[in-house]
Amino acid sequence: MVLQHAHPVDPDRVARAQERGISADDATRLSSLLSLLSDPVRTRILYALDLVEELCVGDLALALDISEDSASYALRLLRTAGFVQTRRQGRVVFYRLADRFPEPLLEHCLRELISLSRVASEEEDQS
Amino acid sequence: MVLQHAHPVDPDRVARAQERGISADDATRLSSLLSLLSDPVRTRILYALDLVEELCVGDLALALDISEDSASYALRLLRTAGFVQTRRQGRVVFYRLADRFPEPLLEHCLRELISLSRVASEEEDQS
DNA sequence: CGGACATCCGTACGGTCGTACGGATGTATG
DNA sequence: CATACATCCGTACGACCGTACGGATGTCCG
Repeated sequence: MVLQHAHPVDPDRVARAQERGISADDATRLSSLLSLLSDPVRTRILYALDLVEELCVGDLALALDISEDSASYALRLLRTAGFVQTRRQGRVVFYRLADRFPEPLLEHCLRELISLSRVASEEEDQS
Repeated sequence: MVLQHAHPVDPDRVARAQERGISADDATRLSSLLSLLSDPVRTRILYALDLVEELCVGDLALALDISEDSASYALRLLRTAGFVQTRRQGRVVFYRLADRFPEPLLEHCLRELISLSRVASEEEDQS
């Protein structure tokens, strides 16, 4: 009985993938980061803040046509993650992108991925 | 009664955010795209396939120490989205990154975001 | 042709996430 | 000090996603 396929079909590649692949920990961390961007409300908020520097919760809800609850909840997560900073002026809280964090990289990702997602949806339409 | 804050606190910025902001449709499309990357199994699979060109389901499960069910399910989603291609050889199905699709960009995002997520977790540890 | 095998598929379950609602906090106005 | 207001928070509900299990499909071997 000649086994055409043993347990590892390609042991060499399996070994390489094990060695240089992403660890489960890193992958989990990366996933939580990407999860924060995988929400329409949050991406629109980040994009809007990138455009106009700073906005308060109510204006943000107005500009994006979402409920204030929704905006507040999204901002809470973004704030906890360190993506946005706050500035109080009276009873109003203004949000802006955090200085220390991913502005340039995430902007590139956002901008490029938007056009990419458009291309992807067009290809789906064709097929 | 002088209103300190009317409904739009900063009408100019609200208008700009409305005009140039991301539409709800684009944001939804972008979110579905990012959702595909927001899973540890899927990112590790994409990364592994980028490393070693192609792998079959069983070897992939072996290399990443996950169940074959998990690998198969992840590959199904990636295949539906057009991220990976398949090649049959006998009873074995080999998967590789799709030619027509986001290899360069997603690789950059993946690589850079991995180190970024490490930095982020270190900052969390400090605080 | 029959058994073994790699992979896929349908279903059901548990956990997680976003939303909506009510109330709480703190601030400015008169 | 009392009212109005912007925002936050805790809770509960509904929807979606990933996993696990059983079975189906197609392929190779003898």
